[in-house]
Amino acid sequence: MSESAPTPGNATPEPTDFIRDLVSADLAAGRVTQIHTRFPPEPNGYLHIGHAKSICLNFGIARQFDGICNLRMDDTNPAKEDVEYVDSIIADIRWLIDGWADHCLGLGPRDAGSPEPGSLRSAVVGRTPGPDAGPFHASNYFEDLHAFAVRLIEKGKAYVCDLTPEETDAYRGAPDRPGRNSPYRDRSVAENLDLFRRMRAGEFPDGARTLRAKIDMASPNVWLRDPLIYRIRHTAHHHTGDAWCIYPLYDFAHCLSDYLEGITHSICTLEFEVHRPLYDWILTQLELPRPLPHQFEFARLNLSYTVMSKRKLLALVNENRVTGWDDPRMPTVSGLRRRGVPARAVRTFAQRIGVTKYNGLTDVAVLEHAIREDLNAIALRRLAVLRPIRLVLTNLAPDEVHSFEAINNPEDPASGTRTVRLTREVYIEEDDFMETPPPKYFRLRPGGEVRLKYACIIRCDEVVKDAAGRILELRCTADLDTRTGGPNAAKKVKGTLHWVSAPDSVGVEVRLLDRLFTEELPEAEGRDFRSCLNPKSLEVLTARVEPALANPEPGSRFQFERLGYFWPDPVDSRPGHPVYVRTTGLKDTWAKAAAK
RNA sequence: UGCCCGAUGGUGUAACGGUAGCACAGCAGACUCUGGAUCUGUUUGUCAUGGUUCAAAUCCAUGUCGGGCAGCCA
Repeated sequence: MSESAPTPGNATPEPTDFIRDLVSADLAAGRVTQIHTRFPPEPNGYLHIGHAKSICLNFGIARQFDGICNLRMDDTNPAKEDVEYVDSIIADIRWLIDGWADHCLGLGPRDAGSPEPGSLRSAVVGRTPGPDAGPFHASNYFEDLHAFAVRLIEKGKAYVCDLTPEETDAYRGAPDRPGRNSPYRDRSVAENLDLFRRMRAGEFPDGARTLRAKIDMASPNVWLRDPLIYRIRHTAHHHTGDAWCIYPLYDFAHCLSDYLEGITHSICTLEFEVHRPLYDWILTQLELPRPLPHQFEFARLNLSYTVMSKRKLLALVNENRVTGWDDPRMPTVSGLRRRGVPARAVRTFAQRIGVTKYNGLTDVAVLEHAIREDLNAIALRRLAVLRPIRLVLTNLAPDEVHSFEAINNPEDPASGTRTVRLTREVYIEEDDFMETPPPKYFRLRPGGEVRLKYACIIRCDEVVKDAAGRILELRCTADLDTRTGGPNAAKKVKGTLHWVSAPDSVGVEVRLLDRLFTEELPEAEGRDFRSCLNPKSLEVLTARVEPALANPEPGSRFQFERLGYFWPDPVDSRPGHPVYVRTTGLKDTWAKAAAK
C-alpha cells in the first residue's frame, strides 16, 4: 500500500486536492492496489501550459502514490493529426518530468504487435526505457476497438445508421427537446454485423453510414442520445497508414483505451463531465473481465494575458505573428523551454495553483513569480548594459585599470567570484541618468553620486551633448577610496548602478520579451484576440556585456544585474555569438513608482 | 420551461460540523554595493435568504450568479 500522507520532514510536502483525496480513499479502501493514470494528448498541436497542469497532476499522482502514468497518443482522427506533433509532445513531456517523475512514465512497445484482442497492455516503466519503447497509441487498439464494437452489435447495443450528418443532427433534438429514434435503429443484429463488416471493407463513401450506440434518444443528457461510435473516413492515418477506413470516435475509444491499459483513474477536464455516463455505459455494456477505470474531472487552466486554445495558438503560428510553436513568447511548453523557464518552475506553478472544479482565471504573475524564485537561486550574476551611454572617468589615465572581485551569486556562495575591470571609459544604462530627475530618483544626476557596483563611487561633473541636445557622454570623477576594502568603502550612496568597461565589453544581441497580449482576457467575448496583441512583445537590441558573457555554455542561466534573467537562445545562438533572451525581468519597484 | 457542474479577500486555493489559513498581487516599514533577494507589519473574504444544530464556509431547502452540454473534433 502506498504512503498517502506527506513524508515527515519532507521539505516540499505533497500537494492535496480533491482528486488526490479520492485516490487516497480508493487505495485505503482496497478498491485499487496500484495507481495507474494516463496523459492522453491528441497529436494535433503542441502542448501548452494548460497541458502542463494536467501532466503535473497525472504524473504527480503516479509519483506520489508509487504508480504509473502512461503517455498515450489519443489519435483517432487521422484528418487532424501528424507525427510532427507526436515528436514534440514526447520531447515536451520528457523535459517537464525529467528527474521528477520520469521513473513513473509508462510507455508501450514501439512495435505494437498483434496481441489477443482485449488483453492488457502493460507499461514499460523506468528512467531508461530503451529504443523499443514509445508512447502508447489509441490507434494501436483499433483491432480491439473493432472487436468491442462487434460485441456491442451482437448484444443488440449498437446499430449501423444511414442518416446523413444533417439528418443525424435533426434527429438528436436539442438540450431542452428530446430526440427521435433513427429509422435504422431496429435493424437486426445480422444486418448490423454485415453492414459494419462492409463499412470496414471500404464499400461505402465517407459519411454514408455510422455505427451508433443504442441508448436513449430522449435522455436529458445529449451524449446518451445514440452517440456515434464509428465513422467512415477514407484517410490515411499517421500511425496506422491505410489499414483502416473506419475510425472510432473519442467516447468509444477513450474509455476502452483506458481499460486496455489498466488505467485506474482517468483524469480529464470539466467539459467531459457530461460524457462520464457514456464512458461508464460503454464499459458496463461490454461486461469486461478486468476492473474498470473511472473518470474524474477538474477545471482547465486559464491564464491572464494568454490564449490557451490550440486553434488560436495555431493561428498565431500560421499568420506569422510569432516565429513558431516554440517562439519564446508562446505559452507552449516548447516556448517556455526556449524562453529559459526551468521545468521545475513550471511544476512549482502547477502545484501552487491547485486543482479544483472551479473555472477561474489565474494571474500570470503567479507563473512569473515561480520562475524568478527558481532562477534567483541558480542564476549567475553578470553585468550587462542594454542601452549604453558613455561615461568617462576623467581622473583615470587612459590605460589605467582597476580590478575588482564580483560575486557570482549572493544566494549561492559556492558559485564563487570573478574579476571585473574598471577603465577610464565605461558604459552605464540610459535609464540610470536623468538631468532633471523626479523625486526619489536614486540614480545618477548632474552633480550627483552613485556607486558603480563592485567598484567605487563616482560623481557626475559634466554632461556633454551634441548640437541637437543629445547626450554624448557623461564626465565623472571616480573616488577610488570608496572601493571595496578601501578607506572609505563604507560610504553610503542611494544608488548602485550596473556598468561595463567600454574597451573590455562586447556587443551581443539581446531579445526582451513581454507578454503577447495587452489585455487580461484576450479571448473575451466580442473581440478578436488578434486585436490585443502586444506590439512591444519583442524588442531586439545590441547590448554591451562583460567578457564573461561572450561565449556561454549552452543552457547557462544568468541574471543581468538589475535587468532580469537571461539565457542564450538555444536555437539562434552560435559559438562566440550568443543571442540572449530575457526569461523574465526582476521585480521593478522603481518602474512601478515612476509610472504613477 | 432541459440536464450536469460550480461559487471562500483583487486573484488562485485551504479549512472534511468547532480559532477562516496559505500563496500571488497590493500597501507600509526594516535591511541591502541589485529600487533584486530577504525580513516584518498590514488592507480586503465564506453569493443571498431561510432551516437543522450548543455550534454552519461546511449539512438541507429555495433563489441569484457563473461555467459546460445539441461535431461523423478531442
